[in-house]
Amino acid sequence: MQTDTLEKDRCEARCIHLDAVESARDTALGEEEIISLSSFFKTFADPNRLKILMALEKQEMCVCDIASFLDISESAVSHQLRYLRNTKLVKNRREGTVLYYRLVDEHVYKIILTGLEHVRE
Amino acid sequence: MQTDTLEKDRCEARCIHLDAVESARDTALGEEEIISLSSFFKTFADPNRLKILMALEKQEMCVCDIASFLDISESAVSHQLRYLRNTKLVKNRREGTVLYYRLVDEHVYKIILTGLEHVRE
DNA sequence: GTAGTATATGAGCAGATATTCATATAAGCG
DNA sequence: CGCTTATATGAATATCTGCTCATATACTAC
Repeated sequence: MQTDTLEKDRCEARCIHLDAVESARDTALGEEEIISLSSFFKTFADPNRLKILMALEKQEMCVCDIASFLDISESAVSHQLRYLRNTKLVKNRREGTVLYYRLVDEHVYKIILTGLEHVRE
Repeated sequence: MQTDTLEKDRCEARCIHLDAVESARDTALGEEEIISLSSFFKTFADPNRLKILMALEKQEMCVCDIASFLDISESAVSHQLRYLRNTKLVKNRREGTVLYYRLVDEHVYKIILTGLEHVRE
């Protein structure tokens, strides 16, 4: 692959602390895991998704409840719920035509609280 | 404000569980805090920012070190470092023309590890 | 002062993202 | 079966984000 050569060239030409760069490379996570991790955090990076997750910690809610709570369209809610379903953070149960959503586990909420602690200093 | 009226109208017309909606409203964080929190998580939602933060946990690094490590331009690194400076996650010290960046505190890394635990199941 | 190096920054652009709108599915009821 | 309700989904769109490129700043050495 040509990237390696280019990388090396630039490193020899420019980087000041080769030991630091190599140490960083050695201890770094694999690309795949980094993608998973950043994607995971991306879930919490949207205000509406965050509000949904925090609301579902208190009680299960159906789509139109959430739409009313967030004051956005039910379609928008449904799109976000699909996102949260795909990332395995929420699941639902059906009762007639109504789908009730809830958190998959408590772990998710713990992560939000950890972030909240930091924001509040 | 007109929003309240609209909100109420829709709620009366559509939402099924008024108690759940009101409970969610009562316990919800303020809009400002939600924005802060989601912005905070957004920091970790980008692969390159995540890599930078994890690398800086091990040792301080200058801009061109990070550029070499990530294999992206120094300008791109500088933009991301500005982002991380603005969000108070990194700081730097100057030595001549070289700026050495490091994490502001350990807390940041703890949050990353908490996320990593979840990703690894 | 000038030249060179390391980093910062603004404008512009390509790709990602969240919403809206129109339509589709799925379940209940007559 | 058709009709209604609750939700899902695809396409289009407007906004946001991260990068590139050109230029600016800050420091050092001369």
